[in-house]
Amino acid sequence: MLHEVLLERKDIIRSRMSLVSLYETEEPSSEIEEILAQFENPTFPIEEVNTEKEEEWQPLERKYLDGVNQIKENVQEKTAQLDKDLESSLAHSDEILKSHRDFRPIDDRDYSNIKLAISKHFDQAKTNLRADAATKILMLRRDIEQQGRKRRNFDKNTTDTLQNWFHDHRTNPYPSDQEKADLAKQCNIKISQVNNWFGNQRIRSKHQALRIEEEERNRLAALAAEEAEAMQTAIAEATAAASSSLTAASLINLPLMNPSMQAMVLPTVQPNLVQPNLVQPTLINGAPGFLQQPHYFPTLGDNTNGQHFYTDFETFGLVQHQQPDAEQFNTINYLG
DNA sequence: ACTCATGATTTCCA
DNA sequence: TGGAAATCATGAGT
Repeated sequence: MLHEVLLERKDIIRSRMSLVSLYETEEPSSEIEEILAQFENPTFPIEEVNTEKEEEWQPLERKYLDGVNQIKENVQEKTAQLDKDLESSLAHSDEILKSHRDFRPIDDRDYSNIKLAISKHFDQAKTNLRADAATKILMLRRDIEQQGRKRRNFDKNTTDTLQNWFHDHRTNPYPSDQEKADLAKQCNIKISQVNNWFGNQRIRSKHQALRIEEEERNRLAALAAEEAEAMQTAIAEATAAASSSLTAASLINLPLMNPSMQAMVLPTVQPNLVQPNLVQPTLINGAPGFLQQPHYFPTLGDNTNGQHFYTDFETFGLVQHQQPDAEQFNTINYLG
């Protein structure tokens, strides 16, 4: 984890500020001085601070200012120390040269050469000190930025790159460490962000697949229900039609069925008490007459109960699954 | 203002 | 420790 962070920081520094090369140069760099201008005029690394609630940013801003100040004091302290050391080194070199006068001739060139060499050495030390401070400031700014930044969506290039990789490896969308590093570099995001993205992407594409599957199931279920309802309607209509076309006389000769079934679908034909001269329904086979249930039972002929069953699967488009044998049918509770 | 997308964080597990 | 899953918080479109 720490390693990852360091790697990322190194990348940032290299790509954004090319600080690494600054270390290699012998000369004081204007870039370093630019960064160290923060000492005199610290600028908070987050722009939103001006447009949003002050309280929200204050602690973070305080942290940044304190951090910069600490770096500044450290530089000043060490610079002062270097200056003191320079003085004493120069004084010491004077002493040495003077002592050398006893062995060899010493002229002004000797003095200026050694002073130049010593000064150069201390200048380099100071340059390194300032480069070091500049690095610390950049890191501080990055930390602050990290802590204060609200979530930003990745740009299109980034999401495209990640998306392409994901799609190309959709059978096994698990990038290796090396591939994660490559993607991070390519997308200019952190390795941890690559990890987040793939974590999110994997779980979310999985959920999406499940959702689509479920929607398909629901669609088919709805379709089946719709068909069932249409069938019910057709049955009801056909029943009504059959009922209205039947004459009272024809009712008499209709075969009998289970009375409770009749109650469910059609009213029992009762003797007409108001107009007793009308033909009264009679008893057939000793049972009260009633209209035949829609024909969704198979023909069994005489079912041994003296009742006759009709078939009319074709009428309602029903599929006859199986032909129950008489014994089975007699024991079926077909209403319930 | 609502709602969904999306990046980040947290929690749990092998 | 890496990944799955749940959850949080913000971005962005309406």
